[in-house]
Amino acid sequence: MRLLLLGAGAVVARLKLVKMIDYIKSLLTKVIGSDAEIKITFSEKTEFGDYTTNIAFDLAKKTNQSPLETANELSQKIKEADNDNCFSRIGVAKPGFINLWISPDFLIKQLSKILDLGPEYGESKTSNPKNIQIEFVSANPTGPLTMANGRGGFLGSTLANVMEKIGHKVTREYYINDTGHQVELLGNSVLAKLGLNEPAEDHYQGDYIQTLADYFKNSADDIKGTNGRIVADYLFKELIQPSLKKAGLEFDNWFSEYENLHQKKELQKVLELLAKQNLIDRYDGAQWLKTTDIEDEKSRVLVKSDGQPTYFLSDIAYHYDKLIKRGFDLVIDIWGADHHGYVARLKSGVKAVGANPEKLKIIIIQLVRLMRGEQEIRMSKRSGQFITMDNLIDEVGKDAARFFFLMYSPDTHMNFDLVLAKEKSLKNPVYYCQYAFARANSILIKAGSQKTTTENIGLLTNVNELNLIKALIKWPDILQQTAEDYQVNRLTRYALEVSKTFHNFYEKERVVDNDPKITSARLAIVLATKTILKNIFDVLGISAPEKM
RNA sequence: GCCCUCGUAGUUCAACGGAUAGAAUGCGUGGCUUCGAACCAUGAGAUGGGGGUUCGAUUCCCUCCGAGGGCACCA
Repeated sequence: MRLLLLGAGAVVARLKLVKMIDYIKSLLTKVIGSDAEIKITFSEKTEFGDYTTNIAFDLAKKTNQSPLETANELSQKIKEADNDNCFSRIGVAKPGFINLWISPDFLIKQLSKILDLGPEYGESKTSNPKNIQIEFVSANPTGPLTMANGRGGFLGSTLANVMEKIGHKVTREYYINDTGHQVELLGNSVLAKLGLNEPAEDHYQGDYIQTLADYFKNSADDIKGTNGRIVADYLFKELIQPSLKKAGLEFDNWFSEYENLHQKKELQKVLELLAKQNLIDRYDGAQWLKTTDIEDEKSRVLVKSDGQPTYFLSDIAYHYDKLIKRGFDLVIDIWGADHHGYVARLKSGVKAVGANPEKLKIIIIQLVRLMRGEQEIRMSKRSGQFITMDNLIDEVGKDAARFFFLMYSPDTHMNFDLVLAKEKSLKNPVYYCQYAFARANSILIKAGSQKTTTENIGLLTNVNELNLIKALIKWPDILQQTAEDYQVNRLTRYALEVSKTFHNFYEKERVVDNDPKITSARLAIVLATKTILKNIFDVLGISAPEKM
């Protein structure tokens, strides 16, 4: 433990890299040469070390050696190149895996780094910072947010947090469809409720229509004059925005279709742009985009024969605004699976106006199936049959709702059972994680005057202590990986892993009322655990309760 | 009919083409006079069927079966 004697702080300050995988990669790159693509993964089992690489399989192909031979040679070279004593053991296993064990000294340096950086631990500066726009929720202002809006919403807000941590600039945006047929329909629904209009079958039916009718009972002319927009504006401010806030969904920009596209004549500009390139067909009294030349299967209507623009045209104009006018490097849209067929259409539209479709990433979220026991409930805004976001949050709480939805990959056709909702909330793993946080906090309070310093952390040598540190230092890599593949569900799994490792540590190693030096060393890990959990919770948008 | 997504323990979900397929929950067993038992330890339990690609397939390809969602001058 010479590190301890030298004083850990001084050594750590010079250690630049905190991402273990990057660090190991750079080490291997020196050994192998830069052209090889090196993959490092967390080992699945302790007997396979802490980190694993299968690089020997790739290299063996080129040299015609057996992977095992190559792995043996490589592991020797890695040993020689490991000047910082990062590894305490390098092993070669059966077919040709190279398993790496991080040395206690190195782990302790990393632990010290966590304590130094606190809330900033995990943040990094990507070498290629981008100006990213993430658009999510964007539900029509024609009714309350439904529970199903939560899935994409939680994903978008968490992904935005991740991107920021990695060093990108992020704009969180909500696109408000505050004009068009649906909005007019909303206005008509309210007028019908007031008896000023014939009720129609496709009118919105929810209870909120009555509330709107009460509010607008003296403003019927304004509703007509704005084609219902005045109702949509009111509904958005009074119903949707508070729900978003309650669910922890925050936005940097609210993009009004009417104000930003229609009033500013952006639709016409886009039409002119397309006409210039001879991409518009006119027949049957309508204007069509010749998307067949691009990526779509058939032409699509831009302007209907009655002269009304389609939403397709608005969406092209909107993405023209994002990609060309505002010039984002990357635009991420989060859509429900019911819009899947629209992807090729929009991409070809984007291409038609001269933007790079590669810069538009559309994440498709599978729909949430709402169950009441065995029975499926079909949700529909028009019929008024739905569970609102507010219902969900009121029932299970913001933290449980966010964690629950964030646990699943977007590809999963998840079921949400109302009967089990309450029960689920009690069984929700979020409490397991928050309990770990509260427990860590409680220990620190119990320790009272005993200051947590890094002075004695060199004494941390047993397996429970080291395993906990190993779990904690994954955080920067977890963020990095999530920023690259958008698999936000990784974060909840990681929160569970850290919590579990901490609970295990707690059961086996007493912290307070021990030898003072051991106590202070262990308090340092407890504080580090609390720090990491807080950092994860912040990204997930859930609270970190000091007590439960 | 065509296109997209999914099929993994009883249930809800994981697993860059990698090792003995992981969790949670439920079920069985054991653990509170000590820092929070909302916890820990431990046991049983799964890749829809059939082909193929290769050192290696839950993952890629083909096919069959099953579930969800799209295929409008709707949004």
